[in-house]
Amino acid sequence: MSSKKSKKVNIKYIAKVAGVSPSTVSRALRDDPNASKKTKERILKIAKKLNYYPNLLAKGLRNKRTKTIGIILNDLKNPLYYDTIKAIGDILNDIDYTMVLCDSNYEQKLEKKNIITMLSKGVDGIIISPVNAKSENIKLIIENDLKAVYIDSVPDYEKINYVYVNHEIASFIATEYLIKNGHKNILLLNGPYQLTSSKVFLKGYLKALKKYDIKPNRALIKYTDLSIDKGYEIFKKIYKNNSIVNNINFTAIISLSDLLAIGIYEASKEIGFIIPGDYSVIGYDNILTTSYLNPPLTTLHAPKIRVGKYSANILLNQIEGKNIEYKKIVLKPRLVERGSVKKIN
Amino acid sequence: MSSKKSKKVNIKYIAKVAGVSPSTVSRALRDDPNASKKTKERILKIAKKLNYYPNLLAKGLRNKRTKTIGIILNDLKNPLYYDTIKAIGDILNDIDYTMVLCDSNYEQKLEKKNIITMLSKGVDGIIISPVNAKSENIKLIIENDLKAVYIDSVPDYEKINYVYVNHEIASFIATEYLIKNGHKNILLLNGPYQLTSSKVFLKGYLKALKKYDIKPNRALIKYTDLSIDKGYEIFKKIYKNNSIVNNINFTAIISLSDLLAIGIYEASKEIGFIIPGDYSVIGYDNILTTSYLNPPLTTLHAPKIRVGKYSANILLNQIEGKNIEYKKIVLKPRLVERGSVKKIN
DNA sequence: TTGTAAGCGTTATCAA
DNA sequence: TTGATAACGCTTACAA
Repeated sequence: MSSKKSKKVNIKYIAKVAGVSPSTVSRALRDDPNASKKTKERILKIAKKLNYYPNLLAKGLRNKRTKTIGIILNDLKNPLYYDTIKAIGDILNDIDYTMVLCDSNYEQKLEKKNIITMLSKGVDGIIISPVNAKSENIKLIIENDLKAVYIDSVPDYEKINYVYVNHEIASFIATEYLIKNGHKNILLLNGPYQLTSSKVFLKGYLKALKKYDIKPNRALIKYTDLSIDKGYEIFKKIYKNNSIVNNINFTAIISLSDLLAIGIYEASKEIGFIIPGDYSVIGYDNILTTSYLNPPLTTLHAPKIRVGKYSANILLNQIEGKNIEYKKIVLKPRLVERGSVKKIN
Repeated sequence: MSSKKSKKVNIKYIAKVAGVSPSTVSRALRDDPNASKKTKERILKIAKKLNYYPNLLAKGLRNKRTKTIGIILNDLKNPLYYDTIKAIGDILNDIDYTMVLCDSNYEQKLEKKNIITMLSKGVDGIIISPVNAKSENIKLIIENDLKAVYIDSVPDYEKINYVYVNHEIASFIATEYLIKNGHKNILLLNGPYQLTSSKVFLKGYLKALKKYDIKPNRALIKYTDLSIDKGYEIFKKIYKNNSIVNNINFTAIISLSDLLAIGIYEASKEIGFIIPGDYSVIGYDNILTTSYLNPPLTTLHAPKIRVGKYSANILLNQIEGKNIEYKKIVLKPRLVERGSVKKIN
C-alpha cells in the first residue's frame, strides 16, 4: 500500500509528478484564479492520490497567518471553562481553525510564558482569561499587536476586546439577596488575592454592604485558590479559629466559585454543620454539579457558552478583517435560587 | 517605550545590532557549545533588550520538530476529560511543550480532518481518543508515522502505544455486581453504535450475563450519544414504550457514561420513578457530579489523571527518543459503591 | 570561534 | 496561463 521510506510529498514533488512548476501546483491547490480549470483538476487529483497535505508551518511562515488561535486559561480543570472551550471549538471546526490551549495556573510568570509562546507560534489571536488585569503581561500583548479577547476580567485599556461576566454585579446581587434574607454577617470567600476577579468581586460585596449600612468586617474576607480542596481547607480552618477565639461570626457565605462552595459542603458534612440551617451559601458560575448538591446550591449563573461564542466570533471577525472596532460585551450573571440560603429573622 | 512600526526582531536583526552574523546569534541563543561565552552573554542581553522571541514556525520548518503535541478527543464537554487534559497540560508546561486541542464530536470525518491538521501542523505526536478502532483514520496515523498514544479504545495493531481503561472489565464488573444484587433484567445504555468503546462495553456485559446463565435480550440494549440530554431522552422513550407495549422489563441500568446516568436521574425525577427503588443504576467514569447525586451514583471509577500522565509521558519519551518500544497500559476501573443500586430478592 | 550559504515548504512578484 | 526566483526566520555544514 504505502511505500516505506517514501519521499515526502510536497508541492515540489507534486510538480515533478505532474510535469509542471511548483507555482502552478501552489496556485491549483489554492484555487487561484490564475490557473486553468483543467490543470487544477489534474493537480488536485494527483495531490489526492499522493495523500498530500500542506505544511502549515511553511504556509504560516510565508503568509503570516496560521488559522490558529490561542486560548490561555487559569485552570484547565475548572468546569467553568468547558462549555466555553466547547463552544469555541465548535466554531473553529466550522472554519478550519485550530486552537492551542494553555494553562496559566493563576501564575503571572506562567502566563507570560504562554503569551510569548503564542507570539512565537504566530497564532492569529488569543482568547485569554488574564491573571491580573493590570499586569505587564497585558502590555506584552498590546505592544506586540497580538489580537486578543479578554474574558473573566477586563484590563483597563481602551483598545481591547472583552467578553466579561460582571463579577461586581454578581457579588452585589448575591450579597443583597442574603441581606434581604436577613443576613448581616456575611463571609466572603474570595479567589486568590492577586486575581483581578477577586478584587472586582470584593467591590460588589462592599457596595451592597454599604447600601444597607452594614459595616464590613475585615475578618470576614478570605482569599484562597479556586478548588474544592481549598474551600474545604479554609472552611475547616475558619471553623477552628471561630470556635476557639470566637472573633468571627457569620451566618452566610458568598464564594467566587462553585468549587469553593462545594468544598464548604464537604467540610460542613464532616464538621456536622447544616446548610442552610447553620450557614447559608451562595456560589458562582453554576457548574453542572451545583444543582445536584444537597441542598441544591443557590448560585449565580455565568453564561459560559455565550462567553465562548462571543469571544470566538469577535476574535475571528477581527482576524479576518471584517471588523476593526473593538467590542466590549458585558454579560450579567443571573441568580439561580435553589436551596442553600435560609431566610433568618 | 515601544516604537511604533518597529522592525520585526529576528535573528538577522539582532545580528546587525550586535555586529555579528546570524549564525552566531543562532548559536548564542541555542547555547551552542560552538560560541564563546562572551558573545553568548552579549547576544543574550541584546536579544532580551529587543524583546526577541523566536519564530517557532521557522524553527519547526527547519528542525522538523515543533514541541507541540496534538490532543484529539471526542467531546470536549465531557467532564471525563478535564482531569486528563489538566494532567497533560501540567506535564507540557514543565518542558515547554504546547498542545493543540481538537474535538472530533464522535464523527470519523471530523476526526480525519483533525488528524490531517495535526500532520500539517507538524506536531511531534498526538494523544487521541479514536472514534473507531478499526477505521481508516488509524491507518492514516500509522502510515504517516505520526507518533500516537491511544486512549479510550485500542486499535488492533501491534506497533502502537495505548493507555486504556478496560471497558470490558468495567461492564463486566457492573453487570456482575447487579446480578449478585439479584438483578436479571439489566438495561444496557450504551454509547453511539459506531463507537468502539460501545462494542467493548457490550462485550463485558454479555460475558457477565453468560457467566450467570442469563439470556441477553436484544431489546435491553440501547445506543445513544453520550450526554445528559440523550440519557434523559432515551429513558423517557423507553418508559413510554414500556408502559404501552410492556415488552421490555428491567430492574437495573448500566450506562457507558455518568452523563447518561444523570440523564436517567432527571427523567426519573420527572416521571416519578425512584432510584434505586424502581430502578438500580450504575454509571461509568466517576465524574465529580456523581457523588452528589441523590442518591449518590454507584459507578466505576476511571483513573482519569493517570490516563493523562501516562499517555503524555509515553508520548514525550518516544518523541525525545528515550524510548523506542511501544507501551501498552491497561488500567482497571474500580467499582465505587454508593446509593443507586438496590439489592432485590 | 565565527561567517557564508543553502535549504526547510510555501507563495507573491515578475517576466515570459 | 505558466515558470523562475526570492523571501518568510531559522539552523547546519562547510570554510575561514
